[in-house]
Amino acid sequence: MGTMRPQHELGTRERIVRTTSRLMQQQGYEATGLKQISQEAKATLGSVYHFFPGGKRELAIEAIRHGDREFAEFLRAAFDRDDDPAAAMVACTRDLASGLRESGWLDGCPVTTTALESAGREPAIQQAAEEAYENWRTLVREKLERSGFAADVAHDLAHTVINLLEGAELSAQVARSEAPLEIAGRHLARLIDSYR
Amino acid sequence: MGTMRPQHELGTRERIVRTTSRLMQQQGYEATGLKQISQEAKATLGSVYHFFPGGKRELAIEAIRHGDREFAEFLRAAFDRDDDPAAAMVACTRDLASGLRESGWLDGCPVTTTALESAGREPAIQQAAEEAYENWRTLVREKLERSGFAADVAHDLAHTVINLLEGAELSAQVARSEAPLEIAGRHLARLIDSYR
DNA sequence: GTCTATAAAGCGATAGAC
DNA sequence: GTCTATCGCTTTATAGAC
Repeated sequence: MGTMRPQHELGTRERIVRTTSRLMQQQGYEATGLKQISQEAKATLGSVYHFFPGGKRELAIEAIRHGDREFAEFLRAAFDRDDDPAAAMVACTRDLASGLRESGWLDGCPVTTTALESAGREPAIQQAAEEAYENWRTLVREKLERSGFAADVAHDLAHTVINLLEGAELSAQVARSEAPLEIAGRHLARLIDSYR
Repeated sequence: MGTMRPQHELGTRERIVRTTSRLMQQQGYEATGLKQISQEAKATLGSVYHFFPGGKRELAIEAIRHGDREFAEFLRAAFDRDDDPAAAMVACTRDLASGLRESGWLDGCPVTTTALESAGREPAIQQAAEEAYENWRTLVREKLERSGFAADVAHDLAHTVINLLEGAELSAQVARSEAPLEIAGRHLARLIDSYR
């Protein structure tokens, strides 16, 4: 579980990764400069290149992996709280919506913006993003299989669960409204229940 | 309908807008420079600022509106071909998937990358993106209402249709696979049919 | 590991001739 | 409307002292 120590008690490397993840979540890859990262992480530019000699590209990959672990933990927690996968989906969308609103509609998916900016142009970053999506789909698929759904049904539902969460969160962020996520939760529950 | 004249027969202004739309679709807002736009549009930098004195921001808004009209036309055509909205959704996802593959997985949604990069930082661009999503939802909602669905059901389904198309296209682009869109088409048809 | 200085290149934007 | 030159600034990345 995340220890959630205050940022100034973390090691320099971890502080840089978390700051990069948050900045790329809010601004994307291209708009986030190494200078801003070093300033907000309270590290020097020399330290950034000391820990990440591959520069901005290597840093983006680590940031995406951090976001991957973060959202995976969010999914695991939701699945642990709710035995029923359909009910867990409704809870997920509710929590995503309130988190988004509480951040001033700034903190969307920590992976998607960078993934889209990198598609077709930064293969290593794109691959890290694809691994994140694949990890999240696996968590959903396993939850559905534990609940008795057939393997092929669970496989397809896992795709649609993650993809609709992505699309609804993006839509909620741009519209500054919780409605798209609330609706997505109800529709996901209905779709899952239709396979029982 | 789109006249699809070759680009060199278009006026300078239209050539700049279409080039910007394509470049921001593939690379996003931040990675697309005015120099690259002017070169690929076969216009000079002076012409770009002549037609768009607001600079890059104004150009991005026009590019998003162009993508808005483009995808709206795609949806209208699909709805005209298929009387049944569920069948139209399957056709939509199939066409989106093949178009994405044929572009070498480069041409995703012409609005989304720029929308995410601008969220919370470029209000005018974000608003143009929200207007595009709203237009697309309206087209879906009206199609469903014409097919006999109740207003509130059609309203919610329109959100989920657009949001799942967005999420599945993004997922297909990052994974370089048609599967997410194919699955999305089947699930959207099933969800729509569940309200009959 | 941390820090400063700086190189090399690119950016958005502007000026002004034609 | 088109074109070129250039300003002022920022960017990624590196060098080298400490």
